[in-house]
Amino acid sequence: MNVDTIYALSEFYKMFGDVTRLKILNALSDNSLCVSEIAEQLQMTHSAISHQLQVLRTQNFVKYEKIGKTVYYSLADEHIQIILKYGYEHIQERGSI
Amino acid sequence: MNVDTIYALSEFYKMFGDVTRLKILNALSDNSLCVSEIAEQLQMTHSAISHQLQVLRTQNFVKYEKIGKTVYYSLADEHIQIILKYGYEHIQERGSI
DNA sequence: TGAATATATGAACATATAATCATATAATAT
DNA sequence: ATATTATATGATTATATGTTCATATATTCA
Repeated sequence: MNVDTIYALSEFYKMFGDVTRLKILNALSDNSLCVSEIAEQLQMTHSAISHQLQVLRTQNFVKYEKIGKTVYYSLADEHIQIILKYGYEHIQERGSI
Repeated sequence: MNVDTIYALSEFYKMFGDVTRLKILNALSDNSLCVSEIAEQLQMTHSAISHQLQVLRTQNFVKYEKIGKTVYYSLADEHIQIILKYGYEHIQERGSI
């Protein structure tokens, strides 16, 4: 693996390495949701959610569609869910909880 | 997913979210290596490597065996490699590089 | 048009994290 | 026993990251 790949990989995995982002990804794994819905679900400010959604957009973890004044976010592709599921299984097996 | 799981998952993925740790994991994917070998391979101080190995130990990413005064580290299990490989493929497909 | 609503974003602040430096521990060799 | 080598670790420092606060933008509605 070359250096650029390593850097890209670390940026990629970093997305999963924050509780707020994981909660967002988890919330989006079922439905697409707008910023307000996510904020309410996570009990956090719109601003905090919006900032994290921007981070997730930068890494192409989420896609979005603007309808009127609300923006609906959803997971960019099934890889995200697969990786989440894999990590989840790993945690379960380990009994790290 | 409950809150504890989310926290454990974020801690788990955090391990992959740092360039130094990724390099260490990558280096260990072939062989087991001692601290000095890793340090030399990554061109970093023993101390920095040792600190990161401790972090990786905490999350059970690596196992180690002490022979004489040298400590040989290796990946704890094949999950680590699988997740690394999966992320790598994701990056490649995306053409994020 | 002006007010209200939804989201985005820049700056500031607080916290977390990684590397360094100094030192400690442990094993070996002289 | 003392010196050397390999690793570990605590404290400090520098940087990165996440949240908040204030404000901007965009869309809808009265």
